[in-house]
Amino acid sequence: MEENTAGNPRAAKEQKLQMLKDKGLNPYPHKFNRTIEAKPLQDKYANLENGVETEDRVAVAGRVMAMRNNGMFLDISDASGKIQLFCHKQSMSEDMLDRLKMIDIGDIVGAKGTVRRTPRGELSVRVKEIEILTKSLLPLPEKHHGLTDIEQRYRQRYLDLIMNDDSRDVLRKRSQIVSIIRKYLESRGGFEVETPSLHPIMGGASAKPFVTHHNALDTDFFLRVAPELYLKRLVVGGFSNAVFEIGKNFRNEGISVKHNPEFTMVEYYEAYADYNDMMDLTEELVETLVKEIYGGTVIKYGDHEIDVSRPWARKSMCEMVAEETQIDFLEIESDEEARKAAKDLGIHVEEFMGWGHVVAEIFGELVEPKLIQPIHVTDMPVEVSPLAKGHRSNPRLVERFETFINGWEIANAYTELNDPKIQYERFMEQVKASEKGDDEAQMLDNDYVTALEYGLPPCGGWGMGIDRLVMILTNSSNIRDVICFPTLRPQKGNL
RNA sequence: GACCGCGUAGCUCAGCUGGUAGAGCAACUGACUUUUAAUCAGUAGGUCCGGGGUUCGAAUCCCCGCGCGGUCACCA
Repeated sequence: MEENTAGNPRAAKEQKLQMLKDKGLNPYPHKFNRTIEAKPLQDKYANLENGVETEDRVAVAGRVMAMRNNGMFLDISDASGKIQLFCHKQSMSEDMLDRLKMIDIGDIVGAKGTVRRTPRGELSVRVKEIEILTKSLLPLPEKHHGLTDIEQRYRQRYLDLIMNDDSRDVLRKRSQIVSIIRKYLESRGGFEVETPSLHPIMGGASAKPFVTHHNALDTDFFLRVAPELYLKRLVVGGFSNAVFEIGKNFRNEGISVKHNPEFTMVEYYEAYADYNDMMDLTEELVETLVKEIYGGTVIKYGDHEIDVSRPWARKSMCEMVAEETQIDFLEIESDEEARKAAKDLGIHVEEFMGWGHVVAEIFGELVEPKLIQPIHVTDMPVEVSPLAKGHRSNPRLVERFETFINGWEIANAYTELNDPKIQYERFMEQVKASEKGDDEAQMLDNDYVTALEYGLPPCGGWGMGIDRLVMILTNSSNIRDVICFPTLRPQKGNL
């Protein structure tokens, strides 16, 4: 090469690209007919003995991950695995050997030849023909350490996936998990639906929203924080006994190892079910997931071993708070007393918080982090559950539960509130709370109340955060590892 | 948002109390045709995140800024 391309990997590759073109070879051909992938090939010849040559012809394709002995040995990798290409000069024409010189690590190549196992035991394709299917212009990260720069791994996820098997595995498992959830909910009779992401009224969860603007309507919309109110409208419509939606929610809150501003939820509503049925559902689904993916019922997360085999513990929130603090909040009547009790425990509470908020706060601070093994925490205070139906045996509580695994809430469900008058009152309480300073209180949704006035059948509703579930099921410590393209600060110069 | 840490070659990383910028991989030239983190000889590659300051002299010390990570707070 006349031009000095030393030290400039890109220039060297550009030069080879030009060489290809000069020889009339397309660096980006349209099609290559491969006959087998790497893993099936490895499996098929698992019993081929060392040093044995076959006459079996195959065509394989993949990205060149390594080259040894002046291009005689190439490791190529496809989605299924790796296979070695053996490019011996006695098996290849001058033309083909010439092409070999234009191949770099990182290129996508296709090769045709015969199957053999080397004397040292590596299954290989003895290459007769090879061609570049996609010329790569940028160098891959260092082969031994791979790509470790955390920021670059998320910004350039494709590079992370090329280099790191673990990253591929996590995202594949995520896909598998979503698929199993979908099949399970369908098997219960659920119809999958898609409800709006642009909401004129924020509802369905306590959260800070993103606001956007529609030009033609000249109206602000909230990106949805939860699909709940729309899904229940569909149950009112008798659309199906059960509906579910798998989709993104958006919350304008902090980013952390457990929080991404957009995250994936599955919500499910089933007519004629209650929250007890939803607990059964949660257990059955999670147990199914772990069995199908790992074959057993025990998974490892960090230092913990988590056993998801049924049945799971079920305990009421007040009972658990009482066990932890020796205070039975069910015996405390007034908001002031409750706040005082919290302060005595060293828990910070705001003035707008009533009895229910205080109980939930204490639970969150003192009990939640300890809930490593799967457990359903039941019967939350009305005040923190404006969409849940009052408890059949205690008017201060609702029929709601949250499921905890590894100290994280992974599911939240209730017997749905279907009394329109009570729902209206609850909304008004939310409006009041908002005026008192609760910036996460929900808004009044009159049309939703109207829907209830037409009649929502008795109904169980259930939601689960997919991202955190995937974290637990893949032993991932950062939510970004389970999201293909996590939210990052935009890069300057790339806007 | 607060605190702590980090930012050096395409990648992974050294660089001590301030004294000429280093290695491995990748690239390039060559040797080698049964290697697999191939090996061997050689070449080239740097805005040491940016700006200011201290100093005879700054990758190194100080200040400001930017970016990233971790912990905490809000939250699922």
